Amino acid sequence: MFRGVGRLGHMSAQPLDSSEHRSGALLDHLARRMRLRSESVLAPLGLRPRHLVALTVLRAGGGTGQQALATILEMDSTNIVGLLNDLEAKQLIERRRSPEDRRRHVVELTEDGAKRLSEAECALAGAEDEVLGALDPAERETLYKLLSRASSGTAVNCTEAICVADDTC
Amino acid sequence: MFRGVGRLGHMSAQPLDSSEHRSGALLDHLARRMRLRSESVLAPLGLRPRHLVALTVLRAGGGTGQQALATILEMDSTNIVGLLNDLEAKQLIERRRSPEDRRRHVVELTEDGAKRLSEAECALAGAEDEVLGALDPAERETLYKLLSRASSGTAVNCTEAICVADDTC
DNA sequence: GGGATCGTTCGTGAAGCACCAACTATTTAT
DNA sequence: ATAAATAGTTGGTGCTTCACGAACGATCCC
Repeated sequence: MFRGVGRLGHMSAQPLDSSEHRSGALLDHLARRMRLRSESVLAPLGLRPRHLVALTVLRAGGGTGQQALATILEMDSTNIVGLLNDLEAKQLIERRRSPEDRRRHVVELTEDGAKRLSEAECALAGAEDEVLGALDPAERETLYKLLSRASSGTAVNCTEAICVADDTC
Repeated sequence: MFRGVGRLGHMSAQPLDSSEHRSGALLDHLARRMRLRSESVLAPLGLRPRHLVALTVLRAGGGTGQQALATILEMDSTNIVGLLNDLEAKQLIERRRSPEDRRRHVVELTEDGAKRLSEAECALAGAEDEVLGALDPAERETLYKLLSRASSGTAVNCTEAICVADDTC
């Protein structure tokens, strides 16, 4: 029965009844379930879920200043500092002063950081199996791609032109 | 574009490069972004993101006891009480004693609850547009379906047989 | 009757996070 | 050159969420 649903991904013409299909709550729900499991899995690696989010964002679009990072992660700049301090202390990221604007700290993933991130992701396979158990591998990949696009999409938007359109609906 | 990926439901053969495509961090990231917006949007309705999660879960699989609900939401039972108190005070849910086991409080969405949930979801359209702006309507519907299946799937799993496998990697 | 279970209430403590204030270094505008 | 604005940092404060423990009444099961 799921097989049929697994085929989704090609509908585009239909007006759809999707008017009320808001993903927000589900996103919240699944993120929570995932985070709870991630914490225990990540602890041995000296990481917390929030660190992983930052590393993931940095891998996707590194070389940003901390301000931009604060915008992307939607965290207060003062809290970003602590977060990056953690990661820099573990040599997972580097803060280099930007040559063009020496006030800026350009944040980038180190080799160690990329490696650790991969390790962490591997270690999270079990957690993901529990939370996304109802989805087969292909569907999980689809999910990953959608989330990834959604994330980088808004990220790019906010990195350069800092959230111009706020009231577009 | 996703067509190809979606079709190779025969795992086990292809090694794939998807080994490190863990959605956890992205899920976390997007959920946060969504939640931040949701809070302000939901406030006029007297709801919080967490309430919406509970209502959504109840709509998907109502008629559960609070213990089961605690398992699904992975919250402490004592905190569930307060959450349900809020919702019951607003007449969005009902607690009825189960006839078979009179200790049990069977929780169910009221009509008002379903209506309010719909209103909230409608009100969240703007927030979703901001967060999922990079996805077209069809993709958002796909995302919704995947999240929905993942959510209900694990819910069923965890309600009866409580999460056995922990260290599978 | 005794033990277990469901729901409830209260309290405690840790963690996340937004916010303010002050400071340095640097850029930009006048 | 001086003033104003910006990026980052540090420290502190307070609110909210949340997990956890203790105790209780009601109910089920043996």
